[in-house]
Amino acid sequence: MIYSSELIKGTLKTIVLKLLADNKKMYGYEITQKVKELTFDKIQITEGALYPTLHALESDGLVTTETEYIGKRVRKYYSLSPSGKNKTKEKVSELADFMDTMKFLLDIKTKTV
Amino acid sequence: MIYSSELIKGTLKTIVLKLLADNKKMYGYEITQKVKELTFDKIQITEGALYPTLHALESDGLVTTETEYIGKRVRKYYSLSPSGKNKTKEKVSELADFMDTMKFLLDIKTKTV
DNA sequence: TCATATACATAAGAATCCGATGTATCTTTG
DNA sequence: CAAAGATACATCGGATTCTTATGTATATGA
Repeated sequence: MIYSSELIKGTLKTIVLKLLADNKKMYGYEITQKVKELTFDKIQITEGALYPTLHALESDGLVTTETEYIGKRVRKYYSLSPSGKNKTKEKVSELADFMDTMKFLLDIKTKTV
Repeated sequence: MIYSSELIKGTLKTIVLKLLADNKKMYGYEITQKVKELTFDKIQITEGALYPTLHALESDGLVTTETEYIGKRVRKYYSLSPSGKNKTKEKVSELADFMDTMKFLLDIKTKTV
């Protein structure tokens, strides 16, 4: 089972930031594979979604990049900047809070007419 | 604190379906107020988001409508159709599953280099 | 050698939500 | 009793975000 794409919307940026917080530095392709692995294939980040997101994080100053060559192939590593670390904390706690709220909404049986 | 709007994306339809499942019939304005109340103002559904969503649910055959007049003012009630009830179960369990996955992603400290 | 994996990137289009605007009625309060 | 605020519907332009497709190129395994 793969989650319907609407669910990913709005959480992708937070997922990426969190992964970078836990792994110091990662490159794009690695991120897609890591998410796939950690979620047992339930979340598959497409490249068309990931790269624009990474570029946006960079232009917002939340991540810095360094390019490496593996043989002749380029690899672009991303790391959190100091402001990126703060942003990650905010985003993660907001999402955690949101999920608690959603859980409450989904479990509730209100017949409070 | 109000959640950043990106988070709502993808969950709105499920929230609405779940509310209708728990409350038999509701009208648009009532839904916005109920969500606001149940989430202690953290989720505020705008009308510009809600009404198109309700119309989409209707044209997908997931809800049926009945119009009532309160004095001279129109009130449009929405109820789940049989297929809407099935869809609600699917959507709710998918979202619950997704939240578990996200919780796992957010809590994890992977330094599995 | 040919398919698959690795690795980057962009771009058109779809989907979804926000904010603004519009219309109208009802209720509360100074 | 007038004005403000709440109730109640609706639409629309614009922004954001993701999908799908496409493009380029190298590396690896069968």
